Amino acid sequence: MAATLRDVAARAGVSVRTVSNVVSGFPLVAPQTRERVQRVLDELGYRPNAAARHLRGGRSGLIALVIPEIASPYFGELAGHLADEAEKRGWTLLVQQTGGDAHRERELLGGAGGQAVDGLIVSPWALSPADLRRGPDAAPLVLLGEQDAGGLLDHVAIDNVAAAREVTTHLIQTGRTRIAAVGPQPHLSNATADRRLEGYREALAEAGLPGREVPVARLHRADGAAAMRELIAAGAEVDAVFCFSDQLALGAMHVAVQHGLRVPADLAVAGFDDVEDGRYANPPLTTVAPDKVGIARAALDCLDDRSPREPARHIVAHHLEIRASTAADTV
Amino acid sequence: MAATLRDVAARAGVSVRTVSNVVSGFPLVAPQTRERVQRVLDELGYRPNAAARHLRGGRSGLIALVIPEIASPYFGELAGHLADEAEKRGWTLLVQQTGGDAHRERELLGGAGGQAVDGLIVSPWALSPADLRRGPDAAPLVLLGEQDAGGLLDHVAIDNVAAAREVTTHLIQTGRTRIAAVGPQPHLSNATADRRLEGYREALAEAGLPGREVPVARLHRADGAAAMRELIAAGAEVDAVFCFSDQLALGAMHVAVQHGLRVPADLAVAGFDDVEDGRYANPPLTTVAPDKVGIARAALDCLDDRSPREPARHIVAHHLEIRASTAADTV
DNA sequence: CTGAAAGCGCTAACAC
DNA sequence: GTGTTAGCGCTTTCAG
Repeated sequence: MAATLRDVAARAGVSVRTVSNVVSGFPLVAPQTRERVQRVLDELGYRPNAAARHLRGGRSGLIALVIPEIASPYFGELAGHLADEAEKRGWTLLVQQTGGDAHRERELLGGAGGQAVDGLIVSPWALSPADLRRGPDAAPLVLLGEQDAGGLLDHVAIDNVAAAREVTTHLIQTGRTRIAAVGPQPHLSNATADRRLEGYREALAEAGLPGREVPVARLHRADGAAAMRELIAAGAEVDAVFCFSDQLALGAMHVAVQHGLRVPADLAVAGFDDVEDGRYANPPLTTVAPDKVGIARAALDCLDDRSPREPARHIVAHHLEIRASTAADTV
Repeated sequence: MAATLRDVAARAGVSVRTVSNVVSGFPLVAPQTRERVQRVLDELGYRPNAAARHLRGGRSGLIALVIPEIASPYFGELAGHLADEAEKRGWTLLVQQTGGDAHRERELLGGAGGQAVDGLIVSPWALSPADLRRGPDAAPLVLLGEQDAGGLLDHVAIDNVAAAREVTTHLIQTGRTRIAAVGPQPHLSNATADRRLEGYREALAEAGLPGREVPVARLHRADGAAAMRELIAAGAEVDAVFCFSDQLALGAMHVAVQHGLRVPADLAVAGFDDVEDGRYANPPLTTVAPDKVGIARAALDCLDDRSPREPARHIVAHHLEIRASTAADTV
């Protein structure tokens, strides 16, 4: 059996109160008592019981990460940073996958898998703003990405409009004139995709160029591959594709290369997220690099900050990472 | 405030005992009582308090996944399957990253982040078998990969020797004669890498071919890239590389292509793990595909099975996934 | 079939 | 500075 406060108290000849004081670093303990108790603590290998602490009214030490899927490289990298950052703040990260299913997203927002959590970090896919409304004593929640939640909730995102504009402008500057966008999700109220589409359109309008938009069902490599096949099959004369995720871009690039297109000579490909795969792709992928550590920190800052305040929109830095997949047309 | 059993009991005019019976599906409750209680339960939106349940002596509903890093595609995919499978069994998955640090691995084996967990799924990197010894009342633990734990612990792995032999034999059959192995970790007691090396050596010996072994520090793309640069710089005349992970292979292939080598014409590249990146790489990567869902299930089966029994070694299926990166020499 | 009550391990209000 | 104790919400033994 694991040692309890009582065991330690009995062995050290003090009361549980004193042991509790020592464990929690309460200052009013005589130095020699503290030392004696500490020795017994070590001897018995005392570990506080998280369930009891939590039951007593404290925090559970758990943060839930609610995302479509952990296997996606972007979420994997983000989860890594979140887990590191959470640990620094004494939290442990719990992973809950929604598979992008609205029903399951709703379910997990309520009670995350039966676990009482101190906070939720949610990247919704299919939920509408109305679904995101929270009860009065629900755990604090922070959204990842733009959600148009009408300012009702904290969220952390990069400036997607600006980022998309930068990518598109970059493609234009390297001499591309027929630039397709792969990634709109018109069937979902997915504000992140909407913002990226907005930036893309702005840049094209500014340059007086026509656009071509290829919607996708999900953001996987397979969807990017399908989109590229569609473009090729339709005989679309595009000389660049801007994909709303690196996964889409890698899928698209794969199909393009298989079809004998040279990237970037015949077709420039740009992505979004700066996941590691892109860096080592052949050719390496131009992409928007969000400050992922910044996102992780900002999200946890929101959960840490329990002070009553208006929900805030945290904009995290990003930059354009230019690699060979969009090198200038002229070889 | 969330509703408690007492609230429900008071409102339904019964005792907490009866409410508890209804909640936990205890059979001996009069149908009409059950119905009345259920109505109040729904009305009040009762959710059992996990901390209290756990404190009372039950399970915490938490499983810890202890891995080097969740951002690695292999662990990301595996974590996805584990999370799905865990959920089916009423568990929630907790992610704990070790960064491959022995000290941290040891720490997490003891008490996973202060949380009491019902089980641990551990992929050790730097720990020796001795470190893995468990106390009598520690949570059940299952190891991923081969660990030479001397049969002291449950572990789940594929047959790494056979798999490595198959890859190497395949390379030989496609006409390669100077096949390097990228991935041994002689400085670690990492039995998984040892087994793969063993299979590689066996296949070469059988064919009477010489080998070349390039050790690596980690299994990342960057390490594979470094290994490839080393081979090229050394003027090594290799016509194939077998990498002990897809990440290594993708890094190696990247550098090879950058250096003007044609894959597979000049150099065949094979990996291990069958992560999605490899499928969409240019060219697509030949790899060993472990049954990841099978691994997830087997690991959770071990944790589910609390019956006293000898630790078991669970071998999960794998197959060789042949793709373009190792197509025959003759074009 | 249902009620009363003990107690899981901890924190903190209240004594002294 | 330290001891005593109530009680967090739940399950479960013991009575009825």
